[in-house]
Amino acid sequence: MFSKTCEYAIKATIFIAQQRDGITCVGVKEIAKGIHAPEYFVAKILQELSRKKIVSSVKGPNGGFCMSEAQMNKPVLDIVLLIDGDGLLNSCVLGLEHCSNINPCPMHHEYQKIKQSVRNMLEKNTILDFNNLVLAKKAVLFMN
Amino acid sequence: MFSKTCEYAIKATIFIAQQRDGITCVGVKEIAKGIHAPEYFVAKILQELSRKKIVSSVKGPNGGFCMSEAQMNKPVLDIVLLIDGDGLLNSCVLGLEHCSNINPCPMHHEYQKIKQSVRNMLEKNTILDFNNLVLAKKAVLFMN
DNA sequence: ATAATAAAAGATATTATTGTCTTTTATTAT
DNA sequence: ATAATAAAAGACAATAATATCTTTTATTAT
Ligand code: SF4
Ligand code: SF4
Repeated sequence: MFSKTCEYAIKATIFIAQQRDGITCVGVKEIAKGIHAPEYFVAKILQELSRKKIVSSVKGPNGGFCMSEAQMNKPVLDIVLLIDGDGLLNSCVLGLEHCSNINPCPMHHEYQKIKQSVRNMLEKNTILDFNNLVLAKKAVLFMN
Repeated sequence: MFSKTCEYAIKATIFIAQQRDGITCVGVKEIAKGIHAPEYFVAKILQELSRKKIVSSVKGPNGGFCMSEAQMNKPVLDIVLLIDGDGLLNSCVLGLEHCSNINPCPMHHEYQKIKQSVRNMLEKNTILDFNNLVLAKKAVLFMN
């Protein structure tokens, strides 16, 4: 479904969102541990997310990554689009060059609904929404 | 969603199913052209599908690949499970080590429904079903 | 000012996926 | 029997995804 990169990106932002004040920073090392992902790899991903203003970053002592209210309230779709592109939402399940209702692939009608509900899920749920589940201990970001 | 290998596998079987008699063989070259996929690659895939009895193969002149009634009537899920494994159906969207209702990932509840409808689509639709759409010119296997 | 800190940037390594080519084996028509 | 055909098998190549390491730059506490 998602690339590893994208999975880590989603989990990292959900993790960062635990600092609700929008000011307190959390470092890569801590993030990587908190989501059970390779440190240097998430560092790279966070760089990208920072460039694209999905998260904010601060260098130096007490630095790290943080998110503003506005950033937390973005739909998870934003991250997916940024990292994996719109393939999941707009390209053919069977890899046809373009999607079209006129000449669709055999799975078209069956798949349309699924594609719609994936879009819906990613659009209506914000990073904060998912973080709320974690804070309420109704969900986890890693397993032992 | 699916790997390229799996996409080709699905399209190849749908293409082979066009020979409805279950006897007439169609060669790799023709299949590859019919689904716009790299010839040697689909050859490899068909080898695997043949080993696992998803299709039948005949060597020598007039040889190639064919499918019996029983084979055509298998759900597309069989191919997906064979090629991509059960990851799509059974593993966590966010890559948690195991899926569990007790300690789910934050997207669990949202994703469960989608996973279910993917399974449903792949279970209830047979290769023949999709091929019928192609024969009826309601769907295509490639584009120009 | 200086040293410590932590991200940014760049380079490199590893692995998995995708794609191609060559040789071998089985089948069939002649 | 023989030659032609086509898949099976094995080896190889190219690319993309994932992961790691090193150097540089910005920030801050001292
Ligand atoms: S299913 Fe239809 S919409 Fe979906 S991908 Fe294939 S052609 Fe495109
Ligand atoms: S969502 Fe739930 S079921 Fe789906 S994957 Fe994550 S933990 Fe597993």
